[in-house]
Amino acid sequence: MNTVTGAGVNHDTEFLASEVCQICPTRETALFANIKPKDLDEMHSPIKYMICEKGEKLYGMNEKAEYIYTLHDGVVKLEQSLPSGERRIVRLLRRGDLIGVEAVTAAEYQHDVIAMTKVNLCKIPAELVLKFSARSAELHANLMGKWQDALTTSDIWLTKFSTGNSRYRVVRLLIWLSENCHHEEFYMPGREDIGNMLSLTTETVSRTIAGLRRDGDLELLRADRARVDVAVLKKIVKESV
Amino acid sequence: MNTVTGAGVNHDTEFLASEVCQICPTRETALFANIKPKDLDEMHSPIKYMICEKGEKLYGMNEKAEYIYTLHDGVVKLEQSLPSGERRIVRLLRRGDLIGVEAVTAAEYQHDVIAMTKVNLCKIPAELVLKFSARSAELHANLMGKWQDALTTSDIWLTKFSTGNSRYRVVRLLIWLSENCHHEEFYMPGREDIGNMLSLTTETVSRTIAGLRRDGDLELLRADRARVDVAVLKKIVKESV
DNA sequence: CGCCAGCTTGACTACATTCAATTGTAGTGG
DNA sequence: CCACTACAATTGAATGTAGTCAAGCTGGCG
Repeated sequence: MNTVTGAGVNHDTEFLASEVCQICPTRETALFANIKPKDLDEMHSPIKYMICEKGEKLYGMNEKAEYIYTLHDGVVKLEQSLPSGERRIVRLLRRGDLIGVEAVTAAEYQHDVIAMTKVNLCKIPAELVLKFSARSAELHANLMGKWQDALTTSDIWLTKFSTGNSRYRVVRLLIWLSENCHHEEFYMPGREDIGNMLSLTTETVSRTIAGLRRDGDLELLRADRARVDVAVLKKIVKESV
Repeated sequence: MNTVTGAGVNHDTEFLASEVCQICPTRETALFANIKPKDLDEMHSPIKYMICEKGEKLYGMNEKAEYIYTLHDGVVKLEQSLPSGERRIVRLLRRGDLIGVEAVTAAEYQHDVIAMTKVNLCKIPAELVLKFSARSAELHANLMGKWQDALTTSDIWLTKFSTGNSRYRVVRLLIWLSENCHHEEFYMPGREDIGNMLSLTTETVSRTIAGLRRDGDLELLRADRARVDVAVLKKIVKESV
Protein backbone atom coordinates (compact mmCIF):
# COMPACT_ATOMS: atom_id res chain seq x y z
CA MET A 1 0.00 0.00 0.00
CA ASN A 2 1.28 3.36 -1.08
CA THR A 3 1.43 5.59 1.95
CA VAL A 4 -0.18 8.67 0.51
CA THR A 5 -1.97 11.15 2.67
CA GLY A 6 -4.56 13.67 1.57
CA ALA A 7 -5.25 13.90 -2.12
CA GLY A 8 -1.90 12.28 -2.73
CA VAL A 9 -1.83 13.40 -6.30
CA ASN A 10 1.20 14.07 -8.43
CA HIS A 11 0.71 17.75 -9.12
CA ASP A 12 3.79 18.02 -11.28
CA THR A 13 1.93 16.37 -14.10
CA GLU A 14 -0.95 18.84 -14.13
CA PHE A 15 -1.27 21.31 -16.96
CA LEU A 16 -3.98 23.39 -18.59
CA ALA A 17 -6.16 21.37 -20.88
CA SER A 18 -7.42 24.20 -23.05
CA GLU A 19 -5.40 23.04 -26.03
CA VAL A 20 -5.67 19.32 -25.41
CA CYS A 21 -9.44 19.02 -24.97
CA GLN A 22 -9.80 19.31 -28.72
CA ILE A 23 -7.74 16.19 -29.21
CA CYS A 24 -8.98 14.44 -26.07
CA PRO A 25 -8.49 10.68 -26.32
CA THR A 26 -11.83 10.14 -24.64
CA ARG A 27 -13.67 12.72 -26.66
CA GLU A 28 -16.31 10.30 -27.90
CA THR A 29 -17.43 8.98 -24.56
CA ALA A 30 -16.44 11.74 -22.21
CA LEU A 31 -18.53 14.35 -20.54
CA PHE A 32 -17.81 16.91 -23.21
CA ALA A 33 -18.67 14.74 -26.16
CA ASN A 34 -20.74 16.61 -28.75
CA ILE A 35 -20.08 19.92 -27.07
CA LYS A 36 -19.63 22.71 -29.56
CA PRO A 37 -15.98 23.85 -29.81
CA LYS A 38 -17.23 27.37 -29.23
CA ASP A 39 -18.77 26.38 -25.88
CA LEU A 40 -15.61 24.56 -25.03
CA ASP A 41 -13.52 27.63 -25.68
CA GLU A 42 -15.82 29.75 -23.60
CA MET A 43 -15.04 27.66 -20.59
CA HIS A 44 -11.40 28.64 -21.24
CA SER A 45 -10.50 25.63 -19.26
CA PRO A 46 -9.43 25.72 -15.68
CA ILE A 47 -9.47 22.04 -16.54
CA LYS A 48 -6.30 20.20 -15.69
CA TYR A 49 -4.92 17.04 -17.15
CA MET A 50 -3.20 14.80 -14.62
CA ILE A 51 -1.76 11.39 -13.86
CA CYS A 52 -2.28 9.29 -10.77
CA GLU A 53 -0.07 6.34 -9.87
CA LYS A 54 -1.29 2.91 -8.84
CA GLY A 55 -2.35 2.83 -5.20
CA GLU A 56 -2.77 6.58 -4.87
CA LYS A 57 -5.90 7.99 -3.35
CA LEU A 58 -7.69 10.54 -5.50
CA TYR A 59 -9.97 11.68 -2.70
CA GLY A 60 -11.57 10.35 0.42
CA MET A 61 -15.11 9.95 1.69
CA ASN A 62 -16.60 13.05 3.32
CA GLU A 63 -14.00 15.32 1.78
CA LYS A 64 -15.31 18.55 0.33
CA ALA A 65 -16.40 17.81 -3.23
CA GLU A 66 -15.14 20.49 -5.59
CA TYR A 67 -13.97 18.64 -8.67
CA ILE A 68 -15.29 16.14 -11.16
CA TYR A 69 -12.80 13.95 -12.97
CA THR A 70 -13.07 12.32 -16.35
CA LEU A 71 -11.15 9.10 -16.54
CA HIS A 72 -9.12 8.67 -19.74
CA ASP A 73 -7.17 5.56 -18.96
CA GLY A 74 -6.71 3.06 -16.14
CA VAL A 75 -9.04 1.76 -13.44
CA VAL A 76 -10.13 3.25 -10.12
CA LYS A 77 -12.19 1.73 -7.34
CA LEU A 78 -14.92 3.45 -5.35
CA GLU A 79 -14.86 2.11 -1.82
CA GLN A 80 -16.94 2.59 1.28
CA SER A 81 -16.16 1.32 4.73
CA LEU A 82 -18.54 0.15 7.40
CA PRO A 83 -18.28 1.10 11.08
CA SER A 84 -17.48 -2.55 11.71
CA GLY A 85 -14.31 -2.08 9.71
CA GLU A 86 -15.25 -4.06 6.62
CA ARG A 87 -14.59 -2.39 3.31
CA ARG A 88 -16.76 -2.75 0.24
CA ILE A 89 -15.95 -1.77 -3.31
CA VAL A 90 -19.17 -0.43 -4.77
CA ARG A 91 -17.99 0.23 -8.31
CA LEU A 92 -15.01 0.24 -10.64
CA LEU A 93 -14.58 3.13 -13.05
CA ARG A 94 -12.63 3.13 -16.27
CA ARG A 95 -12.12 4.88 -19.62
CA GLY A 96 -14.91 7.33 -20.27
CA ASP A 97 -16.40 7.21 -16.79
CA LEU A 98 -16.90 10.20 -14.54
CA ILE A 99 -15.41 10.25 -11.06
CA GLY A 100 -17.12 12.21 -8.32
CA VAL A 101 -20.24 13.35 -10.17
CA GLU A 102 -21.78 13.94 -6.77
CA ALA A 103 -19.70 17.12 -6.63
CA VAL A 104 -22.40 18.72 -8.78
CA THR A 105 -25.19 18.11 -6.29
CA ALA A 106 -23.61 17.22 -2.97
CA ALA A 107 -21.20 18.96 -0.67
CA GLU A 108 -19.05 15.94 0.10
CA TYR A 109 -17.65 12.99 -1.78
CA GLN A 110 -19.34 9.70 -1.00
CA HIS A 111 -16.48 7.27 -1.49
CA ASP A 112 -12.80 6.68 -1.12
CA VAL A 113 -11.42 6.65 -4.64
CA ILE A 114 -8.20 4.79 -5.23
CA ALA A 115 -6.25 4.13 -8.44
CA MET A 116 -5.91 0.41 -9.12
CA THR A 117 -3.60 1.05 -12.05
CA LYS A 118 -1.78 4.08 -13.37
CA VAL A 119 -4.54 6.49 -14.28
CA ASN A 120 -4.92 9.44 -16.65
CA LEU A 121 -7.64 11.93 -15.90
CA CYS A 122 -8.91 15.45 -16.26
CA LYS A 123 -9.84 17.50 -13.25
CA ILE A 124 -12.82 19.78 -13.78
CA PRO A 125 -14.25 22.26 -11.27
CA ALA A 126 -17.73 21.04 -10.39
CA GLU A 127 -18.99 24.60 -10.48
CA LEU A 128 -18.04 24.82 -14.11
CA VAL A 129 -19.99 21.72 -14.99
CA LEU A 130 -22.99 22.88 -13.03
CA LYS A 131 -22.99 26.29 -14.71
CA PHE A 132 -22.64 24.94 -18.20
CA SER A 133 -25.03 22.05 -17.76
CA ALA A 134 -27.79 24.62 -17.29
CA ARG A 135 -26.77 26.36 -20.49
CA SER A 136 -25.69 23.60 -22.82
CA ALA A 137 -28.40 21.11 -23.67
CA GLU A 138 -25.77 18.65 -24.85
CA LEU A 139 -23.80 18.75 -21.64
CA HIS A 140 -27.00 18.46 -19.66
CA ALA A 141 -27.94 15.34 -21.59
CA ASN A 142 -24.47 13.86 -21.30
CA LEU A 143 -24.51 14.41 -17.57
CA MET A 144 -27.83 12.67 -17.13
CA GLY A 145 -26.53 9.85 -19.27
CA LYS A 146 -23.60 9.45 -16.90
CA TRP A 147 -25.88 9.34 -13.85
CA GLN A 148 -27.91 6.73 -15.61
CA ASP A 149 -24.83 4.66 -16.44
CA ALA A 150 -23.65 4.73 -12.85
CA LEU A 151 -27.04 3.59 -11.62
CA THR A 152 -27.29 0.79 -14.15
CA THR A 153 -23.87 -0.40 -13.09
CA SER A 154 -24.87 -0.28 -9.44
CA ASP A 155 -27.85 -2.47 -10.20
CA ILE A 156 -25.61 -4.97 -11.94
CA TRP A 157 -23.34 -5.08 -8.94
CA LEU A 158 -26.32 -5.80 -6.73
CA THR A 159 -27.88 -8.47 -8.90
CA LYS A 160 -24.85 -10.16 -10.41
CA PHE A 161 -22.06 -9.63 -7.95
CA SER A 162 -23.93 -9.97 -4.69
CA THR A 163 -26.22 -12.90 -5.47
CA GLY A 164 -25.54 -16.61 -5.75
CA ASN A 165 -22.59 -18.68 -4.59
CA SER A 166 -18.93 -17.77 -4.84
CA ARG A 167 -18.43 -19.51 -8.17
CA TYR A 168 -21.28 -17.64 -9.84
CA ARG A 169 -20.15 -14.32 -8.46
CA VAL A 170 -16.55 -14.71 -9.53
CA VAL A 171 -17.56 -15.92 -12.98
CA ARG A 172 -20.00 -13.05 -13.46
CA LEU A 173 -17.30 -10.60 -12.44
CA LEU A 174 -14.85 -12.15 -14.89
CA ILE A 175 -17.41 -11.87 -17.68
CA TRP A 176 -18.01 -8.25 -16.83
CA LEU A 177 -14.32 -7.44 -16.60
CA SER A 178 -13.53 -9.04 -19.93
CA GLU A 179 -16.54 -7.58 -21.72
CA ASN A 180 -15.76 -4.09 -20.54
CA CYS A 181 -12.30 -4.40 -21.97
CA HIS A 182 -11.59 -4.26 -25.67
CA HIS A 183 -8.68 -6.65 -25.70
CA GLU A 184 -8.62 -10.40 -25.39
CA GLU A 185 -6.80 -10.15 -22.10
CA PHE A 186 -8.17 -8.00 -19.33
CA TYR A 187 -7.19 -6.38 -16.06
CA MET A 188 -7.70 -8.62 -13.07
CA PRO A 189 -7.65 -7.00 -9.63
CA GLY A 190 -5.99 -8.54 -6.60
CA ARG A 191 -7.83 -11.26 -4.70
CA GLU A 192 -8.58 -9.00 -1.77
CA ASP A 193 -10.13 -6.37 -4.01
CA ILE A 194 -12.18 -8.99 -5.80
CA GLY A 195 -13.31 -10.18 -2.41
CA ASN A 196 -14.40 -6.68 -1.49
CA MET A 197 -16.41 -6.45 -4.68
CA LEU A 198 -18.20 -9.74 -4.17
CA SER A 199 -18.45 -9.86 -0.38
CA LEU A 200 -16.16 -12.86 -0.20
CA THR A 201 -12.89 -13.49 1.61
CA THR A 202 -9.56 -13.53 -0.23
CA GLU A 203 -9.23 -17.23 0.45
CA THR A 204 -12.57 -18.07 -1.09
CA VAL A 205 -11.79 -15.96 -4.16
CA SER A 206 -8.39 -17.59 -4.47
CA ARG A 207 -9.86 -21.08 -4.24
CA THR A 208 -12.56 -20.29 -6.78
CA ILE A 209 -10.06 -18.85 -9.23
CA ALA A 210 -7.77 -21.84 -8.73
CA GLY A 211 -10.72 -24.07 -9.55
CA LEU A 212 -11.50 -22.18 -12.76
CA ARG A 213 -7.85 -22.46 -13.75
CA ARG A 214 -7.84 -26.20 -13.15
CA ASP A 215 -10.93 -26.54 -15.33
CA GLY A 216 -9.19 -24.55 -18.05
CA ASP A 217 -11.79 -21.79 -17.93
CA LEU A 218 -9.32 -19.08 -16.94
CA GLU A 219 -5.79 -18.37 -18.01
CA LEU A 220 -3.56 -16.18 -15.88
CA LEU A 221 -0.99 -14.23 -17.86
CA ARG A 222 0.69 -11.86 -15.47
CA ALA A 223 -0.28 -11.17 -11.89
CA ASP A 224 -3.02 -8.77 -12.92
CA ARG A 225 -3.81 -9.91 -16.45
CA ALA A 226 -6.01 -12.80 -17.49
CA ARG A 227 -7.85 -14.28 -20.42
CA VAL A 228 -11.12 -16.21 -20.57
CA ASP A 229 -13.54 -17.69 -23.04
CA VAL A 230 -16.64 -15.63 -22.34
CA ALA A 231 -18.95 -18.10 -24.04
CA VAL A 232 -17.83 -20.89 -21.71
CA LEU A 233 -18.17 -18.71 -18.63
CA LYS A 234 -21.66 -17.66 -19.64
CA LYS A 235 -22.64 -21.28 -19.89
CA ILE A 236 -21.52 -21.76 -16.29
CA VAL A 237 -23.86 -19.04 -15.04
CA LYS A 238 -26.56 -19.99 -17.56
CA GLU A 239 -26.52 -16.68 -19.35
CA SER A 240 -27.48 -16.55 -22.97
CA VAL A 241 -24.25 -16.52 -24.95
CA MET B 1 -49.49 -12.88 -5.53
CA ASN B 2 -51.85 -10.71 -7.49
CA THR B 3 -52.13 -12.05 -11.00
CA VAL B 4 -51.83 -8.85 -12.95
CA THR B 5 -50.54 -8.78 -16.49
CA GLY B 6 -49.14 -5.82 -18.35
CA ALA B 7 -49.23 -2.49 -16.60
CA GLY B 8 -52.06 -3.79 -14.44
CA VAL B 9 -52.95 -0.35 -13.31
CA ASN B 10 -56.30 0.86 -12.13
CA HIS B 11 -57.03 3.42 -14.80
CA ASP B 12 -60.34 4.40 -13.27
CA THR B 13 -58.56 6.41 -10.66
CA GLU B 14 -56.59 8.55 -13.08
CA PHE B 15 -57.44 12.19 -13.49
CA LEU B 16 -55.77 15.36 -14.65
CA ALA B 17 -53.44 16.83 -12.10
CA SER B 18 -53.45 20.39 -13.31
CA GLU B 19 -55.49 21.56 -10.36
CA VAL B 20 -54.02 19.24 -7.77
CA CYS B 21 -50.30 19.86 -8.40
CA GLN B 22 -50.66 23.13 -6.52
CA ILE B 23 -51.74 21.29 -3.42
CA CYS B 24 -49.57 18.23 -4.01
CA PRO B 25 -48.95 16.34 -0.77
CA THR B 26 -45.38 15.70 -1.82
CA ARG B 27 -44.73 19.20 -3.04
CA GLU B 28 -41.70 19.72 -0.81
CA THR B 29 -39.73 16.67 -1.82
CA ALA B 30 -41.14 15.91 -5.24
CA LEU B 31 -39.70 16.56 -8.63
CA PHE B 32 -41.55 19.81 -9.07
CA ALA B 33 -40.55 21.30 -5.76
CA ASN B 34 -39.54 24.95 -6.10
CA ILE B 35 -40.88 25.12 -9.61
CA LYS B 36 -42.52 28.44 -10.35
CA PRO B 37 -46.32 28.16 -10.55
CA LYS B 38 -46.10 29.88 -13.90
CA ASP B 39 -43.86 27.12 -15.29
CA LEU B 40 -46.17 24.55 -13.80
CA ASP B 41 -49.14 26.07 -15.59
CA GLU B 42 -47.27 26.14 -18.85
CA MET B 43 -46.91 22.42 -18.75
CA HIS B 44 -50.71 22.41 -18.57
CA SER B 45 -50.40 18.99 -17.16
CA PRO B 46 -50.88 15.84 -19.11
CA ILE B 47 -49.88 14.63 -15.66
CA LYS B 48 -52.20 12.07 -14.17
CA TYR B 49 -52.81 11.19 -10.58
CA MET B 50 -53.38 7.51 -9.96
CA ILE B 51 -53.60 4.71 -7.43
CA CYS B 52 -52.04 1.29 -7.60
CA GLU B 53 -53.10 -1.61 -5.37
CA LYS B 54 -50.79 -3.86 -3.41
CA GLY B 55 -49.19 -6.50 -5.60
CA GLU B 56 -49.87 -4.71 -8.87
CA LYS B 57 -47.09 -4.29 -11.38
CA LEU B 58 -46.48 -0.72 -12.50
CA TYR B 59 -44.24 -1.69 -15.37
CA GLY B 60 -41.83 -4.44 -16.37
CA MET B 61 -38.20 -4.61 -17.31
CA ASN B 62 -37.45 -3.88 -20.97
CA GLU B 63 -40.81 -2.24 -21.50
CA LYS B 64 -40.75 0.99 -23.47
CA ALA B 65 -40.05 3.79 -21.00
CA GLU B 66 -42.39 6.71 -21.60
CA TYR B 67 -43.42 7.85 -18.16
CA ILE B 68 -41.85 8.96 -14.95
CA TYR B 69 -43.82 8.56 -11.76
CA THR B 70 -43.62 10.50 -8.54
CA LEU B 71 -44.50 8.45 -5.54
CA HIS B 72 -46.77 10.18 -3.04
CA ASP B 73 -47.58 7.38 -0.69
CA GLY B 74 -46.84 3.70 -0.22
CA VAL B 75 -43.85 1.53 -1.08
CA VAL B 76 -42.76 -0.05 -4.36
CA LYS B 77 -39.95 -2.47 -5.07
CA LEU B 78 -37.57 -2.38 -8.02
CA GLU B 79 -36.69 -5.92 -8.95
CA GLN B 80 -34.37 -7.55 -11.45
CA SER B 81 -34.20 -11.21 -12.29
CA LEU B 82 -31.19 -13.24 -13.27
CA PRO B 83 -31.15 -15.77 -16.10
CA SER B 84 -30.72 -18.42 -13.41
CA GLY B 85 -34.17 -17.51 -12.14
CA GLU B 86 -33.18 -15.78 -8.92
CA ARG B 87 -34.81 -12.44 -8.24
CA ARG B 88 -33.12 -9.54 -6.54
CA ILE B 89 -34.73 -6.40 -5.16
CA VAL B 90 -32.33 -3.58 -5.91
CA ARG B 91 -34.19 -0.76 -4.20
CA LEU B 92 -37.35 0.25 -2.41
CA LEU B 93 -38.98 3.55 -3.29
CA ARG B 94 -41.32 5.58 -1.14
CA ARG B 95 -42.83 9.01 -0.53
CA GLY B 96 -41.02 11.62 -2.57
CA ASP B 97 -39.04 9.19 -4.72
CA LEU B 98 -39.11 9.10 -8.50
CA ILE B 99 -39.97 5.88 -10.30
CA GLY B 100 -38.51 5.19 -13.71
CA VAL B 101 -36.20 8.18 -14.05
CA GLU B 102 -34.40 6.20 -16.72
CA ALA B 103 -37.28 7.13 -19.03
CA VAL B 104 -35.53 10.47 -19.50
CA THR B 105 -32.34 8.99 -20.87
CA ALA B 106 -33.03 5.39 -21.81
CA ALA B 107 -35.47 3.73 -24.16
CA GLU B 108 -36.49 0.91 -21.83
CA TYR B 109 -37.24 0.49 -18.16
CA GLN B 110 -34.54 -1.33 -16.23
CA HIS B 111 -36.62 -3.03 -13.55
CA ASP B 112 -39.85 -4.72 -12.70
CA VAL B 113 -41.69 -2.31 -10.44
CA ILE B 114 -44.29 -3.74 -8.09
CA ALA B 115 -46.40 -2.08 -5.42
CA MET B 116 -45.73 -3.56 -1.98
CA THR B 117 -48.54 -1.56 -0.45
CA LYS B 118 -51.35 0.54 -1.83
CA VAL B 119 -49.61 3.33 -3.69
CA ASN B 120 -50.48 6.89 -4.77
CA LEU B 121 -48.55 8.35 -7.63
CA CYS B 122 -48.44 10.86 -10.46
CA LYS B 123 -47.70 9.76 -13.99
CA ILE B 124 -45.66 12.24 -15.97
CA PRO B 125 -44.65 11.91 -19.62
CA ALA B 126 -40.87 11.61 -19.71
CA GLU B 127 -40.74 13.88 -22.70
CA LEU B 128 -42.27 16.64 -20.66
CA VAL B 129 -39.65 16.32 -17.96
CA LEU B 130 -36.85 16.24 -20.50
CA LYS B 131 -38.11 19.32 -22.27
CA PHE B 132 -38.58 21.35 -19.12
CA SER B 133 -35.40 20.21 -17.45
CA ALA B 134 -33.49 21.96 -20.21
CA ARG B 135 -35.46 25.13 -19.63
CA SER B 136 -36.03 25.26 -15.89
CA ALA B 137 -32.87 25.45 -13.83
CA GLU B 138 -34.83 24.37 -10.76
CA LEU B 139 -36.22 21.24 -12.37
CA HIS B 140 -32.80 20.47 -13.77
CA ALA B 141 -31.28 20.68 -10.30
CA ASN B 142 -34.10 18.64 -8.76
CA LEU B 143 -33.63 15.94 -11.33
CA MET B 144 -29.92 15.66 -10.68
CA GLY B 145 -30.65 15.54 -6.99
CA LYS B 146 -32.93 12.57 -7.58
CA TRP B 147 -30.29 10.74 -9.58
CA GLN B 148 -27.88 11.40 -6.79
CA ASP B 149 -30.31 10.08 -4.17
CA ALA B 150 -30.86 6.89 -6.10
CA LEU B 151 -27.15 6.33 -6.43
CA THR B 152 -26.49 6.97 -2.75
CA THR B 153 -29.21 4.48 -1.88
CA SER B 154 -27.72 1.92 -4.23
CA ASP B 155 -24.39 2.28 -2.49
CA ILE B 156 -26.03 1.71 0.87
CA TRP B 157 -27.69 -1.43 -0.41
CA LEU B 158 -24.32 -2.69 -1.56
CA THR B 159 -22.39 -1.87 1.57
CA LYS B 160 -24.97 -2.43 4.27
CA PHE B 161 -27.39 -4.95 2.86
CA SER B 162 -25.00 -7.19 0.96
CA THR B 163 -22.11 -7.39 3.40
CA GLY B 164 -21.68 -9.30 6.65
CA ASN B 165 -23.68 -12.17 8.10
CA SER B 166 -27.44 -12.58 8.09
CA ARG B 167 -27.91 -10.98 11.47
CA TYR B 168 -26.04 -7.83 10.49
CA ARG B 169 -27.88 -7.54 7.21
CA VAL B 170 -31.32 -7.96 8.71
CA VAL B 171 -30.55 -5.52 11.51
CA ARG B 172 -29.17 -2.91 9.10
CA LEU B 173 -32.28 -3.27 6.98
CA LEU B 174 -34.51 -2.83 10.01
CA ILE B 175 -32.62 0.31 10.99
CA TRP B 176 -32.98 1.68 7.50
CA LEU B 177 -36.67 0.83 7.30
CA SER B 178 -37.45 2.44 10.63
CA GLU B 179 -35.32 5.52 10.02
CA ASN B 180 -36.90 6.15 6.67
CA CYS B 181 -40.28 6.12 8.29
CA HIS B 182 -41.56 8.94 10.42
CA HIS B 183 -43.59 6.86 12.81
CA GLU B 184 -42.51 4.65 15.66
CA GLU B 185 -43.78 1.62 13.84
CA PHE B 186 -42.72 0.90 10.30
CA TYR B 187 -43.61 -1.15 7.26
CA MET B 188 -42.01 -4.56 7.26
CA PRO B 189 -42.01 -6.49 3.99
CA GLY B 190 -42.65 -10.21 3.74
CA ARG B 191 -39.82 -12.63 4.53
CA GLU B 192 -39.32 -13.57 0.93
CA ASP B 193 -38.98 -9.94 -0.15
CA ILE B 194 -36.55 -9.26 2.65
CA GLY B 195 -34.60 -12.26 1.48
CA ASN B 196 -34.48 -10.87 -2.03
CA MET B 197 -33.15 -7.59 -0.68
CA LEU B 198 -30.40 -9.18 1.37
CA SER B 199 -29.55 -12.20 -0.74
CA LEU B 200 -30.79 -14.58 1.91
CA THR B 201 -33.40 -17.33 1.91
CA THR B 202 -36.81 -16.87 3.51
CA GLU B 203 -35.91 -19.44 6.12
CA THR B 204 -32.76 -17.63 7.17
CA VAL B 205 -34.60 -14.32 7.36
CA SER B 206 -37.37 -15.92 9.39
CA ARG B 207 -34.91 -17.46 11.84
CA THR B 208 -32.99 -14.22 12.22
CA ILE B 209 -36.14 -12.25 12.88
CA ALA B 210 -37.33 -14.86 15.34
CA GLY B 211 -34.01 -14.49 17.13
CA LEU B 212 -34.34 -10.72 17.36
CA ARG B 213 -37.85 -11.15 18.72
CA ARG B 214 -36.65 -13.59 21.38
CA ASP B 215 -33.97 -11.09 22.41
CA GLY B 216 -36.63 -8.41 22.66
CA ASP B 217 -34.98 -6.30 19.98
CA LEU B 218 -37.94 -6.42 17.63
CA GLU B 219 -41.65 -6.23 18.24
CA LEU B 220 -44.10 -7.46 15.63
CA LEU B 221 -47.38 -5.63 15.63
CA ARG B 222 -49.30 -6.79 12.62
CA ALA B 223 -48.04 -9.03 9.84
CA ASP B 224 -46.36 -6.16 8.07
CA ARG B 225 -45.81 -3.68 10.87
CA ALA B 226 -43.04 -3.71 13.44
CA ARG B 227 -41.31 -1.58 16.03
CA VAL B 228 -37.68 -1.48 17.14
CA ASP B 229 -35.34 0.45 19.37
CA VAL B 230 -32.95 1.87 16.81
CA ALA B 231 -30.30 2.63 19.41
CA VAL B 232 -30.17 -1.01 20.49
CA LEU B 233 -30.02 -2.25 16.91
CA LYS B 234 -27.19 0.12 16.10
CA LYS B 235 -25.23 -1.26 18.99
CA ILE B 236 -25.59 -4.73 17.48
CA VAL B 237 -23.99 -3.63 14.21
CA LYS B 238 -21.57 -1.30 15.99
CA GLU B 239 -22.85 1.85 14.36
CA SER B 240 -22.54 5.11 16.19
CA VAL B 241 -25.89 5.78 17.83
C1' DC C 1 -65.43 -23.60 9.35
C1' DG C 2 -61.84 -24.87 6.51
C1' DC C 3 -58.53 -23.55 3.12
C1' DC C 4 -54.39 -21.44 1.57
C1' DA C 5 -50.36 -18.58 1.56
C1' DG C 6 -46.95 -17.04 4.28
C1' DC C 7 -44.32 -17.90 8.27
C1' DT C 8 -41.88 -20.86 11.44
C1' DT C 9 -39.10 -24.75 13.03
C1' DG C 10 -36.10 -28.89 12.76
C1' DA C 11 -32.50 -31.95 10.99
C1' DC C 12 -29.12 -32.41 7.74
C1' DT C 13 -25.96 -30.83 4.21
C1' DA C 14 -23.18 -27.77 1.64
C1' DC C 15 -20.60 -23.96 1.59
C1' DA C 16 -17.81 -20.06 2.98
C1' DT C 17 -14.95 -18.42 6.80
C1' DT C 18 -11.24 -18.66 9.92
C1' DC C 19 -6.70 -19.55 11.35
C1' DA C 20 -2.37 -21.09 10.20
C1' DA C 21 1.30 -22.52 7.37
C1' DT C 22 3.48 -22.45 2.80
C1' DT C 23 4.57 -21.02 -1.66
C1' DG C 24 5.15 -17.60 -5.10
C1' DT C 25 6.45 -13.05 -6.84
C1' DA C 26 7.82 -8.32 -7.43
C1' DG C 27 10.83 -4.91 -5.75
C1' DT C 28 15.25 -3.40 -3.27
C1' DG C 29 19.87 -2.91 -2.52
C1' DG C 30 24.37 -5.04 -2.16
C1' DC D 1 22.87 -10.50 -11.13
C1' DC D 2 21.49 -12.59 -7.15
C1' DA D 3 19.99 -12.57 -2.38
C1' DC D 4 16.84 -10.77 0.59
C1' DT D 5 12.57 -8.79 1.98
C1' DA D 6 7.75 -7.78 1.94
C1' DC D 7 3.64 -8.77 0.35
C1' DA D 8 0.21 -11.49 -2.32
C1' DA D 9 -1.58 -15.74 -3.37
C1' DT D 10 -2.33 -20.44 -2.37
C1' DT D 11 -3.50 -24.49 0.27
C1' DG D 12 -5.09 -27.30 4.29
C1' DA D 13 -7.92 -28.51 8.30
C1' DA D 14 -11.42 -27.27 11.45
C1' DT D 15 -15.31 -24.48 12.41
C1' DG D 16 -19.44 -21.97 11.80
C1' DT D 17 -23.11 -20.18 9.16
C1' DA D 18 -26.53 -20.31 5.68
C1' DG D 19 -28.94 -23.33 2.43
C1' DT D 20 -32.01 -27.23 1.59
C1' DC D 21 -35.78 -30.19 2.20
C1' DA D 22 -39.59 -31.36 4.69
C1' DA D 23 -42.96 -30.83 8.10
C1' DG D 24 -46.05 -28.10 11.07
C1' DC D 25 -48.13 -23.78 12.31
C1' DT D 26 -50.88 -19.38 11.93
C1' DG D 27 -53.90 -15.98 10.54
C1' DG D 28 -56.75 -13.95 7.13
C1' DC D 29 -60.50 -14.74 4.00
C1' DG D 30 -63.97 -16.84 1.42
